[in-house]
Amino acid sequence: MSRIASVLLPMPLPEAFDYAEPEGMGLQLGDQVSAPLGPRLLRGVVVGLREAAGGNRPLKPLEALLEAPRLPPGTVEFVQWAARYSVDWPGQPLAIALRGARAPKPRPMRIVALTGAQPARPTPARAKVIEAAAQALSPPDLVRAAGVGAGVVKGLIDEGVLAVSLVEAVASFDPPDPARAGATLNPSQAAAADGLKAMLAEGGFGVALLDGVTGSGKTEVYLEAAAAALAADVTAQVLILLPEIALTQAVIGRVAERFGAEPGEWHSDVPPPARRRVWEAVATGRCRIVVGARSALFLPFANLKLIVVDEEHDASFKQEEGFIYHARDLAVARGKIEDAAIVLASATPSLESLRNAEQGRYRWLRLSARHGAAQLPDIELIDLRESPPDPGRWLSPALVKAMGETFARGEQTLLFLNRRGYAPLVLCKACGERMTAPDTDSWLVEHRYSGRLVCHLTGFSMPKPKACPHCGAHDALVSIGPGVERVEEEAKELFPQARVAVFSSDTAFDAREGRRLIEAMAAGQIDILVATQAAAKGHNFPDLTLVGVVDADLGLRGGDLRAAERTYQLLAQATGRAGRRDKPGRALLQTWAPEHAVMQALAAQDRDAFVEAEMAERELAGLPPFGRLAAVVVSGIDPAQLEGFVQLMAQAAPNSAGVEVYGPADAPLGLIRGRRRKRFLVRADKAVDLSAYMAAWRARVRPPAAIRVAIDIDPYSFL
DNA sequence: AGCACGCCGACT
DNA sequence: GTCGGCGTGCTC
Repeated sequence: MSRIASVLLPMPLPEAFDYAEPEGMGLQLGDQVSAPLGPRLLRGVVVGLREAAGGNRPLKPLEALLEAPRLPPGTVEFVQWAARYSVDWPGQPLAIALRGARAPKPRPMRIVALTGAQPARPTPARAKVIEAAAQALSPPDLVRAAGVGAGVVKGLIDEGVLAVSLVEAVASFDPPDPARAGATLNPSQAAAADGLKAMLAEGGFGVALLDGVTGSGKTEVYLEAAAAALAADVTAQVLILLPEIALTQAVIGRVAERFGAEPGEWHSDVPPPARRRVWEAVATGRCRIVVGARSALFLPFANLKLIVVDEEHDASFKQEEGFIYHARDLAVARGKIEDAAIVLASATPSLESLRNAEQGRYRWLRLSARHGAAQLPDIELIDLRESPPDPGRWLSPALVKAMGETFARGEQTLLFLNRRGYAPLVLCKACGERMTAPDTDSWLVEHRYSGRLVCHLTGFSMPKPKACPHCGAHDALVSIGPGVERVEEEAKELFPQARVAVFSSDTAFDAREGRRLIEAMAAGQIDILVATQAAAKGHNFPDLTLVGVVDADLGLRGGDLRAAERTYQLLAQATGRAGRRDKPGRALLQTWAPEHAVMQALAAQDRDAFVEAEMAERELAGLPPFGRLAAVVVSGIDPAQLEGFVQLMAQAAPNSAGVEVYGPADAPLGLIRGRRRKRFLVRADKAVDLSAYMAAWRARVRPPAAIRVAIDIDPYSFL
């Protein structure tokens, strides 16, 4: 009796494809196989096995069973669940899950070993090498171990005393030792750690919100939870998710220190061979701790017991391109599938998580005391209507005065502005033309460092033209609004003796350069740092005593559902930077709307007041966390065809209780890369299965090939 | 995603 | 007459 294997392929196909299992292949669920698709062979995963019933259409046989770790059942289930939740093809999340399996193998390592032959001319240096060569080392390592010149080893190899051989690089991950001494916890930390350990001791799925102000020591607390999980089960695995690659190094260091073993590192900057090594070690259970960015959630964990989502409020957890998902939400789902515990950690938890904690669905562990008794900074609002900057300037007299005093004391200032580049808009004062990217409505941002105009949406860039491309007028292009580069210029003019630097993804585009700037700031080699949000997280600057937020209103504009929340979080993080040790810090927020509830709550340092006000507004409108949202972006080249299809879609929207469909409207950026975009917004009651609704809607229409339909469940960006 | 199949313009 | 443009559709 022969069998049929259902195989999921990492392709945008609607379902798993059936293949005949060749005689004697002995397939099991989760096996990686090579499957023919049209003229090609693809790596796929077996997700179903059944006996062949007679009379079916002939199926192609599978090409081969691949020699690679099997995907554990939880990973297969998670991939399928994620596709259904996100209303996308299962091949999309599968492609993410197989990213490490498809990476090239690490190159074999060169190892030198003694052959037994004696050197013709024994020397002291040669004796040291022969002694050190008792261990299997690579040639450079042997040189280092013996403390001799490279020529000595080379000479012994040439003479035949040492032989070089190639060995497969094994995925060796030292087992973590949870019994090593952890950090000394203060009473508040100890109570929170006990709460997490109690959840782990109960076993199974559970979620805890670890809620503590900046500097309260959340990392030490969740590392104790990790220790408890690792100690309870010698095969248990722990995943620590971070919102940004830049933060992984610091946490890897903390993990290595706590457990005496390097964790696996997983994010897009990890080179493919290293990725393959981590992937296989995770699948086989040899790697027990992973520190990574959101895609680490799709790793093939053999026995996942704990997921920590650090900075859980961070919008970077939302993947906006390709397969659209929110890593925090999917982490909770994966925890449910794997029967694992989840810890969500933040100084400014998302309203979604706070609501779950308030309702008792999550354990709520609050860390109160600040570690090391640092004081919270004073927060003051600067009313820009009363104390406006000079024309063409962005720093108000009140902020400049505070910066001067800080500099005079030899202390540091951090200026925040969440806008990259020099100016967000360049326009022609002769004809009023705004510089935009070709086929796009978005403004070109001026970058003075590179002398170019850059589209932050499409990546398009061009040299700044001498004359207006529209009317040809010379010297008529003016830069409108501030970016970090422009604020840096202003700070340098105001304080010529000060050391001023900029931190943004343009100036610190790789992790090393970013770390160098952060270290320089920490060492007091920078007096004034102008930064985008990138520097707001996880760093410790002891001499920083003044934080200035150049445009605190930035996030409050523009009708974005989460704007107030984001502003609040950014400001709480940013002001949390000031005065970390014994020096009192100050935070000055420049605002045009000091009476706004967010500004008032911030100035009063009253998180509960902010949360209460914002929750009330959301509840009234039925918005998250009291309701659910989905967005549909429909794009096409031909405006008439797009308009026709969008009308068809509007009519096809299923009528369902507790669901409202708004649109079609022009998407906020109506034109990107030559494609016109229209958008629907769907609001649903909490109890509605929004994924099912969206899937049903999509199934009712068949878009022409030239039209693309993208569904975004729980959208964050409204662009 | 590839890759083939299919109907309309400028060429050896 | 044909080579080839990329719009449309299929892959178990």
